[in-house]
Amino acid sequence: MATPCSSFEEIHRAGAARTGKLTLSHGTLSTPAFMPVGTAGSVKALDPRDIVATGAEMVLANTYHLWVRPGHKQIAKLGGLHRFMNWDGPILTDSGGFQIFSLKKFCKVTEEGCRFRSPLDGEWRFLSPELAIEIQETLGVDVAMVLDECIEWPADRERVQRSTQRTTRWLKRCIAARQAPSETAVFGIVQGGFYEDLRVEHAQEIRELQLDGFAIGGLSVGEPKEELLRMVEVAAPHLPRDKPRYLMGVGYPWDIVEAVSRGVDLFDCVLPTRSARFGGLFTSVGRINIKHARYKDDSNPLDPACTCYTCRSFSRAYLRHLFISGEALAPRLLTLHNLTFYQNLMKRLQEAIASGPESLESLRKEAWGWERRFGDSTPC
RNA sequence: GUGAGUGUAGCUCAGCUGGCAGAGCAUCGGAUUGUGAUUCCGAGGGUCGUGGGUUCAAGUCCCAUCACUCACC
Repeated sequence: MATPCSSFEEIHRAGAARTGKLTLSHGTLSTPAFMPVGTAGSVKALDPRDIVATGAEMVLANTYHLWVRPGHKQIAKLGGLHRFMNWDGPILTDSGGFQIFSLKKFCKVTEEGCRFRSPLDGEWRFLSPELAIEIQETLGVDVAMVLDECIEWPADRERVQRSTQRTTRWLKRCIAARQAPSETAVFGIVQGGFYEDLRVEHAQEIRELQLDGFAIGGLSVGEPKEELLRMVEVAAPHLPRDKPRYLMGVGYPWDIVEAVSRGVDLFDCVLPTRSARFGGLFTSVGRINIKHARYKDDSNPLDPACTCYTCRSFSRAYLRHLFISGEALAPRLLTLHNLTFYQNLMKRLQEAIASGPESLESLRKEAWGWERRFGDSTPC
């Protein structure tokens, strides 16, 4: 049963893929959609006008980071996260579950929750499922994620089972902790490691709970490439059709195309933003590293098929110069391009799905060609 | 002209009482999947100014020479 703050409507289908409309407190977006990552309340190197220009309709921020600094109460005092970062559209916050994985060295998980040693002041801070929800509701975000434990790969079956069961208990505590009337929807997260039966079991178990959407988590943690799509393929069919499906932290453009083909609606990933800051660009002609000397005299745009401000205005040679010189303009222009590439991909996916399975199939083939290393391999 | 100092990787420099030539930056390549990320990993690159000498062994000690820098005439 959905709360009034969130609704999802499926519009077109092509095989397992689908387009839809997701309505949240701060607006409606078309799916499949990609959310740029703005961990600390900022999509690194961009301002909100830039984010809008890329075509993004929704952004992701992080509970853990905003809790540690500047603090959710401080943000609430300043009018909530939307006003604080001057973003009018929907915001989803990750719960801090991924930090249990990525900050493993600095935290200790118990049944009660997770103790983190803050890198800022060395203080221990305790994040419980209840607090994770409280923080996200205090921030006033559109979608809160339940606190889960993101498990490392590889992990033995017993460890995965124990962890996933605890994630379920935490999930129920998150639901119980919700404020009755709230502008914040809550999404659950499917875990289960890389065991197909555990994935299915967990999906079936939590689909019965009162949640506004369902995420597939615990993927892209170092596993072999094929494993990711295998788990998506296994879990997605067991999630309700009338709720959005969100694949957390994924991924490369070709991963997204494949996941959409398997029924996923929502994505986020640091790759386009981080990669841009390190000089790596996604283009219609493949991946480009702007540092390479081969672009020194290249007066062509980054991506001849792209209409973003960066590609309309500057040459590869200039962008390389900016990057090599450490100019602040470089990360901005490159991030602008990568996010535009991702948003255009989502638009094309929506159009392809609306046109039917053959269009989607041809887009899948094209996407595999963008990755040089895997350009010759057959899509799974 | 006199005195002193400095010459080692593209650049800035380490290299102790002799023991297989080093770092940072730069260059080149790779990684990055719910951001601890302006990050991480790797590679190429030097006849140690030049010529002699001492020594089993010299970037290192000695002599000569060249270049540059500074100070004083």
